[in-house]
Amino acid sequence: MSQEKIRNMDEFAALCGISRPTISKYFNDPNSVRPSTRDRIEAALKEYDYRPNIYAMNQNRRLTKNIGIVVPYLADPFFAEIARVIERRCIDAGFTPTLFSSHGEPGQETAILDTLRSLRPAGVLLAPLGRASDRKHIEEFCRDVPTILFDSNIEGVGAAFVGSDNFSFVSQTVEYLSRTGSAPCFFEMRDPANPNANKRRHAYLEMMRRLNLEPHLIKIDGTGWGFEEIGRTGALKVLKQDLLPTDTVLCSNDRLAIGVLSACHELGIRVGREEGCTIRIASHDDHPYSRFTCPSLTTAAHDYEAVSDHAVETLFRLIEAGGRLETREETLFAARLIMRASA
Amino acid sequence: MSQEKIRNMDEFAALCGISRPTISKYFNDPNSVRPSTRDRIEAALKEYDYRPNIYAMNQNRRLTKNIGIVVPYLADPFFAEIARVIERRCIDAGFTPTLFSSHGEPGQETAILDTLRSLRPAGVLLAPLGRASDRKHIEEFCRDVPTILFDSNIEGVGAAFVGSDNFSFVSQTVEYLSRTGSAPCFFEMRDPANPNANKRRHAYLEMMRRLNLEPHLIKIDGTGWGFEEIGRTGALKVLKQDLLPTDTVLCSNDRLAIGVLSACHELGIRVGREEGCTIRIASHDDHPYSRFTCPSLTTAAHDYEAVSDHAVETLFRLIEAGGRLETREETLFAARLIMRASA
DNA sequence: ATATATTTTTGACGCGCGTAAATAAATGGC
DNA sequence: GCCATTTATTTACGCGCGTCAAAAATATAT
Repeated sequence: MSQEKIRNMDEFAALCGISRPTISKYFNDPNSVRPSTRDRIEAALKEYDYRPNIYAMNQNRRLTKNIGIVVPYLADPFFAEIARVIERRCIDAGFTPTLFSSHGEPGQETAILDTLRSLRPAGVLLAPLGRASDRKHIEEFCRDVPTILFDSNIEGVGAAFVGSDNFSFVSQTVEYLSRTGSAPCFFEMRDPANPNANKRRHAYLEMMRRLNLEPHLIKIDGTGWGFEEIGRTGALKVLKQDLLPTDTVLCSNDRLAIGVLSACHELGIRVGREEGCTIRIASHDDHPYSRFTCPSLTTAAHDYEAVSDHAVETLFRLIEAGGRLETREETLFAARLIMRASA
Repeated sequence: MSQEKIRNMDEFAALCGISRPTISKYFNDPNSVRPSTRDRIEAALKEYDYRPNIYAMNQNRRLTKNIGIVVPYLADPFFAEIARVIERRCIDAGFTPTLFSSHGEPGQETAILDTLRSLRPAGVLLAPLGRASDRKHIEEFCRDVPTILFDSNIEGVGAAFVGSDNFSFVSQTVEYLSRTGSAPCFFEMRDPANPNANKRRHAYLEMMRRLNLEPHLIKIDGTGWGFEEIGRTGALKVLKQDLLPTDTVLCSNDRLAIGVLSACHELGIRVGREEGCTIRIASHDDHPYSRFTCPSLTTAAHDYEAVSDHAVETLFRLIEAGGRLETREETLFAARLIMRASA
């Protein structure tokens, strides 16, 4: 590696003995230049370690290679994991993804979208906060920037939605639980921030109706994204007052369930389907930690890979199509029941 | 809000009735223009919703307002949380932070640094992978870009290091455990990826020497960043073979401890300091989930706020000083013992 | 060898803004 | 109302690269 620092493409082109426009062409698509030319450029690249200035590149390109990824809450390992997979897919496809977290705050979400505008991304993968989102602001953003929604849908907004089929989650857990023991009650937040929660409640009610069982909704108080703590305090209250209508609790999501497990432990209530256990707990999402809870959590798993892959692929199609799809697509992936010790 | 789309600063300046250089000055520092001028600009800003093109701005500025934040593993809520705090501080100071995760892979880490170069950041906050990091590559990067290391130190690399005082963590847990029960053994990975782990082991040995107690190291196999699973399988092995020298286990970090708790539960071993419990488990970090484990985890907590604040403040000083500090500073913050149910 | 298709080079322009120097205008104190 | 000071404007140039059209060079087919 030579010591000399190359300042710009002109200097690099001169060192290659190739014209600058050809170098420019190479960087936009190495396969667009003749193999012999490509070899000469790549040899020089090893020698001098030059990289074109991103800002100058993106300024003039009609379309950047940027992709924005927005998740509602990165401190939730579920979103951290799905963001990781999506990031990798984008990099492999030659894009430069940038990851943002709304940190559970609608203000942050709109601020991120504003920032994203000036990044001039080719496309955006957005998992909205949900109910708290500023719908109008997101709608406006989607009009200007090709955007795929994932995880949490906003009807009619964005070019497509990719997520999980909430009915598939709940139908499997309800069916399993009521087949192997008493029918579950449904444990959830009173005002869930995420629209998936509402869909899961409806799915629960529908499933109980089909099975001819009496539904029980347990709605607990709490706001924000500290679901474990909300689940814990809510469960403590319910359990202490002995308000549980059945010995089987189906939580809306794993993070709530982690809180419920914690409350049960505090109160000395044994959870599981073994002998000596007085309560069964199950849930949805297959959160990365749910296999390490005590007891390990029976849950319905997202098809992470399928959701990530399909969201990214749809975005690429959208970008290639110039930012518009004929119709707004909605794709839902089925869940997989994961039987562990808690139910 | 008017409908007309403004294409560039010239158009916006014309609509304001103010010259473009003055507008440019305003965007670089709103306080650098006369209040009456500022008001006119801001009135027009509301009217027309113009934002300068980031790429054109950064291209010519000697110093961008970009800050890079790199953490080793974003799916770990510990890093997600610290990244969140740091991000906020940067935004409040008028910078544009960009968050990257090395995803536990050295290749990713070097790739991120390469990407960061072309972002021309004013400064970078880097939490290296640790032992697996490509030291030379990071060193070279730090020569070109003002960088503060945090969480995990690499001797002599970067302008400063900000982290937690591992001795403070371990001395408190060891002191507490041996005062309230039998002395702890130390549970850790055989080849820890993170240098903090080594410091913690040394601190344990030193503390046991001072207290005149016999140390026991339990080294378990496993590589990568799936610490919970590594802790779980390691603990299962140790517990099944009854290799535990004491009834008190001090884990190197909370994620390992979560795995150990999981193993204990599987084997029907009751953990805690209550009657009927046969083992105590404590740990270090105060991982966001450690209060929801069953039982809740006694641990030593990082001073998240102090570490984040000091890291960011040091970076700002570094940037203002033109990228060089007189001497390489190393700042360590003490831990706080959090007594919960597990020990 | 010649004609045709493909690739590269040349030269030129523009992107949107930073920045510097010189000039003009506004402000503030007396 | 005058002068010194601060602030704004004008003018001009440059950043590093994308992109286009026309000309030149090269590769491929006949």
